[in-house]
Amino acid sequence: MVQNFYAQESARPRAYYQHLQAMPRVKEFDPEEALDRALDMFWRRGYEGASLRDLLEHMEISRQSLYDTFGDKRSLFLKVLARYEALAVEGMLDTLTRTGWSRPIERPLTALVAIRGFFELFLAEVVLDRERGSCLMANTAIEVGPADPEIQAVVRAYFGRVEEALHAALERAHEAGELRPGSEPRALARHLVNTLYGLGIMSRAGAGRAALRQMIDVGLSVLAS
Amino acid sequence: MVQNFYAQESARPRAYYQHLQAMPRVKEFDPEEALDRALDMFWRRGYEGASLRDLLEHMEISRQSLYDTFGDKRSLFLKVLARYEALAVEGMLDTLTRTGWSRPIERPLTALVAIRGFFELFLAEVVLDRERGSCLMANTAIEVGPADPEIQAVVRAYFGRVEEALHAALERAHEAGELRPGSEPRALARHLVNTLYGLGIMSRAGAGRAALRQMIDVGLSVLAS
DNA sequence: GAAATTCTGGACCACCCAGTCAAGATAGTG
DNA sequence: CACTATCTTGACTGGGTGGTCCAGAATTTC
Repeated sequence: MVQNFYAQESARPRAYYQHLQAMPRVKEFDPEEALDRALDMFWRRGYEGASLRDLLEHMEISRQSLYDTFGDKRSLFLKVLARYEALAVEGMLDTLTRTGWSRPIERPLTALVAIRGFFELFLAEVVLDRERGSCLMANTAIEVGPADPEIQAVVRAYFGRVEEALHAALERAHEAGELRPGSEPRALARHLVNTLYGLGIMSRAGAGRAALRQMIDVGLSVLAS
Repeated sequence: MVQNFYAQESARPRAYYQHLQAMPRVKEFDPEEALDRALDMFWRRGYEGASLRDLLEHMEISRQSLYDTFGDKRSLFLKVLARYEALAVEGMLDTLTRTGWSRPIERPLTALVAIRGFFELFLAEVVLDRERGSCLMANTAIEVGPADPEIQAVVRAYFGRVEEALHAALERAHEAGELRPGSEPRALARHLVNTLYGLGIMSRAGAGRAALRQMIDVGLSVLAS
């Protein structure tokens, strides 16, 4: 999967050229970095809103380097979504599973504390960079909506993975007796996903840091026992 | 305000023509209905996504009837947003202030019950018509984002009014002793707004009716005493 | 050196966009 | 009837869109 991720040409293993008398010129730009720059552009302006010119300018590659490497705009966007999912899910699992002892302050990181830290992190990112507005997947869910089933499936899968990550953390909290008695981790996980992505909209709608924190506080108050 | 809402020409009172020897032909389409159809189009496809052709086709008026009556695309969109705000806020206040006695089932409608009914109504609409995806204002908040300050201000004001409506209902519930002791209606109102618009995204992201109802249940569970 | 491949840059395409204009039909008044 | 203003229809403009193609320079091997 990894070797077919970019265009066919650049995915050819070195051995492919062994029967030739000459080696081709190698790629000069880093496809991953270019993809990250495209990600940033799509994040800020949306799929339709990011024009080819915008993308090329921001990715700092030439027109057919893009077409050679990533295919057309839609393929590029799908690759961007895949990369976003990989990065975001990795980051989420990273903060959500960080239990044990925190070194600087020396106190136990329970699953509940990890969840709160997760929301704090989200808050910091969202407030810091309002232009991008929460989450590329949420933006995409609203922008392309039901018009493109394939993209919608990607978005759907992503939200499923987010719910699963939160659900796993809640299950751990549940087993440790941190949750209110009678809690259902599945329902709570869905509630947290809802709260999380509500925050993105509220931020874009102009809510300030204090208001967002209030929302997090109330939203998480259903967990504590 | 009402008489200047549409274009100047059609806002002229009948007396304006009295010095003329002839009366002009009257408008054949209903501007309000046309506006509602434009609203539907923008709701489904977004501002950029709804092309002039789409709008004209759906509004069933000619090209310059549109330009004569509503101005350019952006003006039309602003009028649509104003109409949406009027309709939505009216409807919200309608269901949120419906306290007293419900006739068919003969039981007291407390503020809390009214709030729950409000969310149920939202759920029904969202599930029924997933294409439009929750709320035009939420869609707009994400799509145009910080690119257009004027539109952003409209969106911001709208969310403020929603929060106020919920806050008023929560204040009434608070005075009636329906809320959990120590509750802050302001924080709860913000939480409810967050929950509400989160539902819109979750719906577009593929959440089913059952999952959405779970989110509502958990989200509202912070209110009950 | 030759060969192979990528790079850059610009030219080009057909298409869609929002917006404008003109012409003629239509309807309401006197 | 004449007059007025709106209606509908269609053509048109200027510009942006995604996408393709080509020529020449650059780079890496044999």
